[in-house]
Amino acid sequence: MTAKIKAQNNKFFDHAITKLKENDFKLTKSRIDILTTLSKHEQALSPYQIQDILKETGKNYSAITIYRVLETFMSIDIIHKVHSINSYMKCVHDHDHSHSLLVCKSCHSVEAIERERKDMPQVEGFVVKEVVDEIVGLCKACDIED
Amino acid sequence: MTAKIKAQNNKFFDHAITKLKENDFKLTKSRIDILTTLSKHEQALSPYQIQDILKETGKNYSAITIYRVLETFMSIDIIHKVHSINSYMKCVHDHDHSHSLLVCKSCHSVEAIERERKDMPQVEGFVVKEVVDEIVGLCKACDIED
DNA sequence: AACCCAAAAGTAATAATATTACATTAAGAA
DNA sequence: TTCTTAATGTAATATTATTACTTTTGGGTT
Repeated sequence: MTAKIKAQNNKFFDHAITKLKENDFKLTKSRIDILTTLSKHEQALSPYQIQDILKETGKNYSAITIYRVLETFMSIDIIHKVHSINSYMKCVHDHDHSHSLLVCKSCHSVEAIERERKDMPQVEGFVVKEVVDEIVGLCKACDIED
Repeated sequence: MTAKIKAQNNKFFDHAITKLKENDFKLTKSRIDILTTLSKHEQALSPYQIQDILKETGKNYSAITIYRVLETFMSIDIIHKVHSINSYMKCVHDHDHSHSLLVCKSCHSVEAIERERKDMPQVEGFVVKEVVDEIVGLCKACDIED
């Protein structure tokens, strides 16, 4: 039985589905549910947070499944890891590294901001795999309640 | 008995001792041993790596002690966390954020490099606590053996 | 629609990392 | 040398991550 994926009129979600298909990844329940969860949040979520969120709506996935799905999503660049808080978030911008991430260490909200560009690192003998550019602090809401 | 701390003719070590004294932290065996370990490495080390390294020379510290000491060191800015690999390393440069860290994800070597400066983030309503600027990849040695 | 099978998810055990509460020890001032 | 409390140890437990193997399922094919 072929799953029917509802178009969500959501740029991230729809793009992610396209990318999964392009890369011959199956559109499984877990992948769809995790995509949906990520698409609804402006916070970065840890694997166990995703598991808990889905559990609340009666969808139970093992932790290892969540880890594997996130790894798959990472491999096709539809999510990124927010290293400073060990969590994952949907990609909403192109990967051109002109932006930084504003990461609230209290509520884990993440916002991409434009910022004067740094030169692309071209270091002799160093193979660049990823550029991490995060500004960690407190968002307005969390600073007040602090 | 007051511990006698041997001056190590090591800029990082000596500066760290000064900072600990300035902030009324006691110069305990664990702190000295962990400082010495960090000072000897150009790699970022995880708490359990530090524990293992010290164990090899017959010095046994509980994990919780390592965690607490690292937290103390962080609080007075003599070490920093390398978020992309969840490890800690001595600070060797001033905290002026003009540099980026070259982080080898294979051997965990860390090198600070000068890089065209980005503007300091001044975001309305966001309290900046830390700027994470890491370039993750493979150093020359690890790229070859890969 | 039924079949097939490799990819994906589940199960279960365990490893690795991190934290809590409370008892004991030791740094360093007096 | 004594004394105080900061610091460490102990022990239990929580959290996060991974491994090996079994079962299920997405989706192409018939």
